Amino acid sequence: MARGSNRGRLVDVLRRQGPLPRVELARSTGLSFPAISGLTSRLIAEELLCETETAATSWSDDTDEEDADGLNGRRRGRPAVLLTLNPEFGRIIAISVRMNLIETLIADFRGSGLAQSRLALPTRALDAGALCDLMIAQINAMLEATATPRHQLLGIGIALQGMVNADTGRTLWSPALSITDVDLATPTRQAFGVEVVMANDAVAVALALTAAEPALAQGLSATIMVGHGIGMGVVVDGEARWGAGSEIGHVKLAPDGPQCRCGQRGCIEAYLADYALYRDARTFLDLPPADSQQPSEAQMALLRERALGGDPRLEHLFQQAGRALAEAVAATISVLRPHHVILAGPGLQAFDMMRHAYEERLEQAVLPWLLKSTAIYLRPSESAAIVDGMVLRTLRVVDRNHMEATE
Amino acid sequence: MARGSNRGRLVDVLRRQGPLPRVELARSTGLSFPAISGLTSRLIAEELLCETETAATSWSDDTDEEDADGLNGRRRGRPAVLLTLNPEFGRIIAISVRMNLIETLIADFRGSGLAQSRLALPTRALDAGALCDLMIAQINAMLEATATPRHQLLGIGIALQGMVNADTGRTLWSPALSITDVDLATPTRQAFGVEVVMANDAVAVALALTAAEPALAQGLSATIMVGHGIGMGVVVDGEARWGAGSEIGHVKLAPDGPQCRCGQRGCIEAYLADYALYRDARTFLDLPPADSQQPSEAQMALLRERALGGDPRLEHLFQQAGRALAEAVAATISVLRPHHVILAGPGLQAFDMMRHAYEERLEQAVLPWLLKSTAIYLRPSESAAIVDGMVLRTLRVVDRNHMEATE
DNA sequence: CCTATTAATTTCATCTTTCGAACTAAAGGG
DNA sequence: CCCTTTAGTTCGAAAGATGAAATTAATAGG
Repeated sequence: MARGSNRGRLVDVLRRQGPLPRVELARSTGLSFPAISGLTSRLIAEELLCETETAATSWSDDTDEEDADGLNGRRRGRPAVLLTLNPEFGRIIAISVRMNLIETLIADFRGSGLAQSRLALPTRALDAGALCDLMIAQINAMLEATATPRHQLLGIGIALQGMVNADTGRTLWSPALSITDVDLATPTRQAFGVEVVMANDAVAVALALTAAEPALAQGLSATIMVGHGIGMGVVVDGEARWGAGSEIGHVKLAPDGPQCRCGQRGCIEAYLADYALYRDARTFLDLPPADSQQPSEAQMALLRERALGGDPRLEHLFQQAGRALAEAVAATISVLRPHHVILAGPGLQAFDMMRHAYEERLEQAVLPWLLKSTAIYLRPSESAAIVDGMVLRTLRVVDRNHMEATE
Repeated sequence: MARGSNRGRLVDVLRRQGPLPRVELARSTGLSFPAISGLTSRLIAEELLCETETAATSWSDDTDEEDADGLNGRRRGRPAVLLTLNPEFGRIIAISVRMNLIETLIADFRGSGLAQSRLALPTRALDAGALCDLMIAQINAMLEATATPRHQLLGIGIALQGMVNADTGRTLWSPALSITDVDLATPTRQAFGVEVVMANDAVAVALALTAAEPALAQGLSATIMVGHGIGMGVVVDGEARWGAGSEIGHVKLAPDGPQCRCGQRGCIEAYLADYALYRDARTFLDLPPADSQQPSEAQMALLRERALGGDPRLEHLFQQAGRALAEAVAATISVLRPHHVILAGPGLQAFDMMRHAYEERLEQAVLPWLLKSTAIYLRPSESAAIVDGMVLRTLRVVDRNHMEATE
């Protein structure tokens, strides 16, 4: 019962570090060769792992590690056999629910996407039942499209723009929905009989981005997502600590600042989120009205274009947004002291217009030595990062459950 | 190499949950009876554990756990034999370095204090060498006072008011010292040949307070310490995550606010720390000058007394401090979403004078549902909490090292 | 083409840890 | 006194990990 956790560690190493030969697995896990040999052969028999065909070449390409080892395509001795998670072991579905859009992705056990769909519809018009039915229909459509039998489905992940209770998994509030405090996981779990994982969308993006760059997967990284709202996800050593994400968008900058969606005033979000920028711009510019308080991507693009045109009022608006972003980064650094801060999301497409005020304020707002010891990255990631990250998170949970079940 | 971690888990359970019978250890660790039996008998042979004499009575007293079990002093069957960490296994020294005070505590392996000393001296006049010499002298004095032979000393913990680099253990800056970026751990480690653990003082207090109440040891708790400066320590499931603590005291409330010690303006600390309150009060009140920018406890008591006298300018000052405290709590809750927030430190002795503004601002500054789901505790702990917490942290490290060494 | 060299992986005997089942120990209750 | 209850131990058996040595598969060099 309390032993055999090495299987799990082995799978975890493979999950993080991609295809590896057994030698490398022994090094990474600290286990002996015979132990690795035994474990892998059993995992291969279970069809959880498989050996990849083209071995040495792809390894020396992928691995740009410490010492000059894989310089030449082939070294002297017996070539290593690369092991990977068997993509055929099962499949995972990730769903991203956000303003007027439900995105679904089906991925294999290795995390590669097989098919996806984007369903645009007025999400705020849905009640809890309708939303669940819609998600179930989307999942079924994905299963059908990829000819996936029901028993191959291992888990479902739902990334939600909004606030999720970390302990219960309940959805507390979402700008994309008119319903509050609902349990979206349980109906889905009952419909398919598999694990359903809930997470905040910023957490999902944080996972996708940190997994994409090995440097970011080490230490504490905070990913601030700027878009319809302002979210943050914390990843420690490649693992999402709090599935619930952080509400940094609702840190207050001024007690009597602009109105925020949350009902309070002066939140960072009320300066920086796209709905706030668009709303404020419309008070002095002729712009088409936004659908249900939410400007579309095209509308935001139009706004940026106008700002580039040199309207001083718009420039001022984006400078204020830059200051708000700096405050968000400052609060994150001061409270968390992360090794890495990643700025992500569609809102960063306007970063050049915010940059000056952002940099100026950041220097005032963070202790210089603390700022110096924090690396800040700009990753204006595409929207698929949400479902990608959610696939990763769901796979981790599925891995863990499977290891516990098999003991 | 990769096995035998169960010894460690067993010791950890005993460290957290005090004296327990073997049955309970089996339940807590998930191991079988024979496994526990074997492990404990070996640990007893190593003198790391010991059986306590008075068994059943003290257990049913200490354990107010789930179901009605230990209601009556003695139950039916064979009485349980309680196991504890053997206090004689070795000793630990914890040192707290803060403004004009070096406090030292020597504790046994169970964490009970045996002797302590408080050395008042102008710490800012010390250079790195003098400080290390002083600490070494204090340690030697403690060893002598308790007749502790050198080989009995297992570890040393140094809690420092100020900023510590989590990765290297170097002291970056401390208000108590005029030196910056020094390594205090290595000279001490070399002098005694044992592990030296560095931590921020707020982290130490956080550990002491969360260990004292079982409810706080679960989930994520953030301890905000208000005193000479504003610090914060994060404890996750009873374990200090970042030894370095958080710099929440330097989150900015106003770009052109009052001058802070750190060189910047408008930090939370510049409104709330006792040096800031005293400094501002002296601009309109006749108060004795503070030693090296640091008011003494007596001076702060005098300040509070005057404020109670009804001076409206002083009242206003404390109300502003209350608002700053609310902003600190708000930022902590928004960024971390902790289960518990603990307010601690000598600065809270004036909490009643801050309360009104604090509560008012807190409601404006945090999302109502988030505030509702966070428990906030007031713990104006005495100064000994720093060394107490540092003993706990050092013991954890010593435990872990010992388990790895013994394998 | 053959053989030495190199490196990855497996085989084998051994050791440690853990577990299930049966057993002993110490109390209370009838 | 014997039964019941609860705590803890003893004893093979089984699982899991290890080091040393063997095996395998490739390259380099003659």
